[in-house]
Amino acid sequence: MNGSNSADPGSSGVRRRSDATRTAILAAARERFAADGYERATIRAIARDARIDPSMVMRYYGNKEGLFAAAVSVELELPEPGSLPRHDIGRALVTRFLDLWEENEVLTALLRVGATNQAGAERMQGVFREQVMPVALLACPDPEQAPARAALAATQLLGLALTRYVLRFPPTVALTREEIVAWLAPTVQRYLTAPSP
Amino acid sequence: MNGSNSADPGSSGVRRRSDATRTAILAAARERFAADGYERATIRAIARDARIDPSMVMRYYGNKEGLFAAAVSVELELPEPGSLPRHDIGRALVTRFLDLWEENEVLTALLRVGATNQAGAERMQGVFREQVMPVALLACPDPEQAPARAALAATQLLGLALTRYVLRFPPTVALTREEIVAWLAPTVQRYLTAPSP
DNA sequence: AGCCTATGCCAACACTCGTTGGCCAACAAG
DNA sequence: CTTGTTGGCCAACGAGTGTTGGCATAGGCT
Repeated sequence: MNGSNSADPGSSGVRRRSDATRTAILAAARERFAADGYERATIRAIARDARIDPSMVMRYYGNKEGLFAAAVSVELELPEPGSLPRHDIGRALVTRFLDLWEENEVLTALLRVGATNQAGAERMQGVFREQVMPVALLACPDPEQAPARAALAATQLLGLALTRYVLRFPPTVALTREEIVAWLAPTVQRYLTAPSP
Repeated sequence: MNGSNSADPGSSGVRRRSDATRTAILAAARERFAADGYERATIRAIARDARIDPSMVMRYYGNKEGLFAAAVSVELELPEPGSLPRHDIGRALVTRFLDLWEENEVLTALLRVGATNQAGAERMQGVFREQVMPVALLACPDPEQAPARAALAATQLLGLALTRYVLRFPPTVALTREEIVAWLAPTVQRYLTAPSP
């Protein structure tokens, strides 16, 4: 029925005249999903932001789910535990996470959607399983404990993101980057490498 | 226009014939808000769960916002830092939070709604300010640092709730209550009472 | 040039939502 | 009993949603 194409302008070699429109749609979608969550981010509003007709969104991304899938793709690019001193992994992870949350709004969108949308939650689980777990597997002493230790680190890092970038608790927003690193790095370090209590 | 009444059956002395209906509505609302968030928890679905007509919800609670306000009221009843040894406050807080999240779904509803709804986020800020901050004020050495320290403790506790009760990361769900307390209590304790790093 | 596909907009469909007003039965007060 | 009030349902409104199909047009091809 729709014989055209998939998504992701710029990754494949094909150049299309509509690439500008496609990226505009994705950018607007990311913004809206990050600001409003899944339900309140309407296709009409996204199209309005991108200055095109709502039907274009459907043509290029199939439906709302497809748009979300195309708009939110996460590459954490976490530091490799092998490439730095064992006792610095906590600090490295915290700083990397702060960078990630502040360099664009993809993670905010993912968290806002994940909180109320089943598909969004599953996508977050996927990111955790395939991008956070491997780091724990390399960093922690006993590989069998890796899932639990990765889970603990995730509670701390996602809790920071939740209160700072989503709920926007004033005292959490007021923390400086240095304060956050100084307080949280030892926690994450302990969750990953300290002996079980 | 509506000369009848406000909310909350059982608190005031007035007995109304409709009290059973009112509590049924609130129970159904809590369930739906906890499971679906604000937008997808429709008044029609809540009314169906409570086996009454949607218009009754409007009559008793005015509108959807009013229903949410009536359905979600939080009393954390956190332990008083003065009433136990200084080094046990972390453990006491973590166990209390676990109890709270498991005894009913109000907190899940509040978090799910807060993640996508401005009013919900503000309500969470209110709970934090009026019920968590005071504990930090009594527990931490320098009162001036209380907001920051309460904020840090909140990142850890809400991060646990988010990954365990909302996103349901399997490794976080798999943690036993004892493991959680053993790992998190020292963290919260440190955030509240340890000297600044 | 002429053709054909890709790009875009418009108008509409079918549906769901929150919300309203009117109507009827059950109860309470006189 | 009569009267007024309360509790409940039904039907509908207006707005907004995701989604669809058709129609114009602009580019790139031969």
